[in-house]
Amino acid sequence: MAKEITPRSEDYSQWYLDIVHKARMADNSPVRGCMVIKPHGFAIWEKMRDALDAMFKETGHVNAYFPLFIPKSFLSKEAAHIEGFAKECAVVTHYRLKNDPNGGGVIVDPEAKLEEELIVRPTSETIIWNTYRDWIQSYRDLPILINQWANVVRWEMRTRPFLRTTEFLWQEGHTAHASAEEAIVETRQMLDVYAQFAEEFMAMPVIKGVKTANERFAGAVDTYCIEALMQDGKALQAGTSHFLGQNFAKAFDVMFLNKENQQEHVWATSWGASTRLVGGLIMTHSDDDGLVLPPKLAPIQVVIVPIPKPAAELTEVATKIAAELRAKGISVKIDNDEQNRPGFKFAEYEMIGVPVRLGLGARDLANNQVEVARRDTKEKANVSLDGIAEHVANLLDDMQRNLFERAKAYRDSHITPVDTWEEFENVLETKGGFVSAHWDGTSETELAIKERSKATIRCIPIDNPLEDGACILTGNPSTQRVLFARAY
RNA sequence: CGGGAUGUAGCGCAGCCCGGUAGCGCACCUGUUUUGGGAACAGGGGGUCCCAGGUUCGAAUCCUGGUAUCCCGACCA
Repeated sequence: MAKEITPRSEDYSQWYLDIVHKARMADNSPVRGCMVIKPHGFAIWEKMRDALDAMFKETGHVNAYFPLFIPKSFLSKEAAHIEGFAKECAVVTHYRLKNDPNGGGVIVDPEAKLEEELIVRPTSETIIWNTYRDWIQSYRDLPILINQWANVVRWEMRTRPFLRTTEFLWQEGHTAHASAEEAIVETRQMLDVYAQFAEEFMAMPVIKGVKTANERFAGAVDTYCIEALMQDGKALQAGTSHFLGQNFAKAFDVMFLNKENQQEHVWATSWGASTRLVGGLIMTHSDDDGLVLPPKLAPIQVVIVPIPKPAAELTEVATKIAAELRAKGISVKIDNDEQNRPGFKFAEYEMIGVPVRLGLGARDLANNQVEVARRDTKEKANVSLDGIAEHVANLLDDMQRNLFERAKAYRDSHITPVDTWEEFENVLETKGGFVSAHWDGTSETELAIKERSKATIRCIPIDNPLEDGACILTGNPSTQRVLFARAY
């Protein structure tokens, strides 16, 4: 075994890192906290990006691009916003290097100090709202429905590939509206888009909810989120959608003349999802043999491996099968490499998460069949070459469904209602997952619970049923259960 | 920024205690035989031993000072 993956049961964190490296998703970079996204990892991100982008377009959004650098002064205009991001901003102070006169290589040229320092965007609300001010005069200019695909930088203390990196790729939508109601509808619509994407494409079940004040985006009135559950019982915030109220419009003085001829501040939303989703995808489905990808996001959906090695007649049949599959919109690779043996190839394609493998040898040709191996269950079956494309298409659909159902069954069995503090701690320690418990609604209590248990309130689910109860920590009256979990 | 650990070939490590001119596995290159679940054999290439100083005839090894990374905490998508 040339490429062993640490089993999940032994060390989940190491398992995750092994998958990232051995499935050729990403490499470390010379800069702490940054990563090189390799072609296979990037191809998965591209599939996600394309699917999300199409959904954004369908809901009326257009793409634009705003600059990487933001004047430092912009960030200080919205009080909560600066509070939230100040501690993790990269700052550009100079614009030139020069050779060290003492021979120490290049140094920052002290002569080239910027008058106003620039912030590398941690998010783009400020630069965008500074721009929107010039774009908006009347209600006729609204709504503005813009998204951008970009990189952002947040100087995190501790990082992990995809899940939390110093620089990451994401999309950020920034919309401007003439009324609070319309902005709230937009916020909720985009939350639905994220949830639909997560479940239909990533096969990752999510819970839609609202964040508490502590967990809210800096500068938002309300933050909505989708929360997913990873195999180790920790929660992952997989997308957020914010109702920003008039906070940024006020900070950047963005007014519009409404139908009644009165000046009013513009209502705003922002929403984002990042390369963190790739990490979530890994931790939702993959196993000790490597990456497991839902067919809809797999860069290669089917690989055909000639056995024992490529031969003219095998290649001929493989090419014919590939053509039939491609006609159905399925992406196929024929592995005609003669250097590696079939066993090596089997392991390799399992490692990188190719959903379906077709093994084709002389024995199969004689029987007019092919060996079909599915990645999710690792089952193998001999299938007739007649109607093989139909069979594989159905199999891919079945796998997409199966991965979702499997993840959902795990998630559903890991939402545990508890009514005492002892149970609460016990479930977090032994079982993990979401804990559904009463909370008195105060930030003080939430922080005290976090302090003692390391669990945070992931969200208050949308359409959460009301139920009288007593707070898990303080015993104070509560009107509903909320979802706690330890989180990434 | 506190506590702990580690820097030796692309990756993973041994050697360090007890100083003598660097080794193992994987990967890589060449060749032969192989090939239905990670092939075998033979040959080969590859090193500022983290950096800088010091001790010494001689330093990967001992001493001093830096530095980087990782893990555990405080903070976060």
